[in-house]
Amino acid sequence: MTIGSLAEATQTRVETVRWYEKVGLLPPPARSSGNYRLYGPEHLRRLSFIRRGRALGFTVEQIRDLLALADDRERSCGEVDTIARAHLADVERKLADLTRLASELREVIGQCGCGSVADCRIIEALSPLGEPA
Amino acid sequence: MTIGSLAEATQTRVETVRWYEKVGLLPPPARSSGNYRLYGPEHLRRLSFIRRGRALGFTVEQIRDLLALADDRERSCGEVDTIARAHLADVERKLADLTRLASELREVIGQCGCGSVADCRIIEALSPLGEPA
DNA sequence: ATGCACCCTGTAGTCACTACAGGGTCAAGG
DNA sequence: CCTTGACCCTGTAGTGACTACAGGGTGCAT
Repeated sequence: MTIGSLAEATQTRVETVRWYEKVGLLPPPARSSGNYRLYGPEHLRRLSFIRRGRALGFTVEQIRDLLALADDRERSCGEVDTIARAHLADVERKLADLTRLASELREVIGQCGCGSVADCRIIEALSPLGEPA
Repeated sequence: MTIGSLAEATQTRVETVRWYEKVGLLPPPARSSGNYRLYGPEHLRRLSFIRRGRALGFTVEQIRDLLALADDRERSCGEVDTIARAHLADVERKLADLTRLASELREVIGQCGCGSVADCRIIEALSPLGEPA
């Protein structure tokens, strides 16, 4: 399996696959006579794991930890749970922030009568000291 | 007003104020005899505008556009409205993504019995091909 | 033999800052 | 007058997670 097929199979860019190798998430594969990377099913599994983790919003560092835990099958699952719960808490905080943001934006936009900038409520809402800059 | 007081008044780091100047959001202020930056109320207004915009999630580029529009008080407010609506659409898309993410995470976490990694549902959920890497 | 798609390494760019390193300035206290 | 310490200056490099080349090599079909 060349890097191109692996990338296609996992919906990843070729450059990103090489980058995962560089930062140590993906082990260096064997090379062909022409120095092409040759991947096996193990690599496909590992890269799929990484991509799924990224899609769920885990950082690369968190995925590195999860991979290390997953490789040690005897270990208790508690640390995995801790990482996942911390991430969920993070996501929920961002969600709250964005929700507040959206409602502020909606309020600001609703007030715009679309006259001249001098009377624009959006510009005013952005100018906490009263006057636009 | 020195850069320190301006930064404090706007809840901004000193380095960030200098950075806004470098990228052209904040005009270069007068200098003291000892080469310190000296700011007036105009700068305070403009920096407040920038910070409020950032707090509402506008990109620096969007704020640059908004500032240019705000400086031209005769112009119609339509472009301001367009930028704000585009941004709101962006925020709402992110919100939907995060909502989906959070529910996926909650489901994954709920299934973890916290036994050994070999049986961990979280690791399994991250391994789309069945087996953990 | 030649075109073309694919692969290689290495570097620089993205965004919005943040963090120094290595110095200069200024006001207060001794 | 001298020192201490808080503040300021410029310039460069680092963050996260890639992305985008530049400049070259490989492999296969025509």
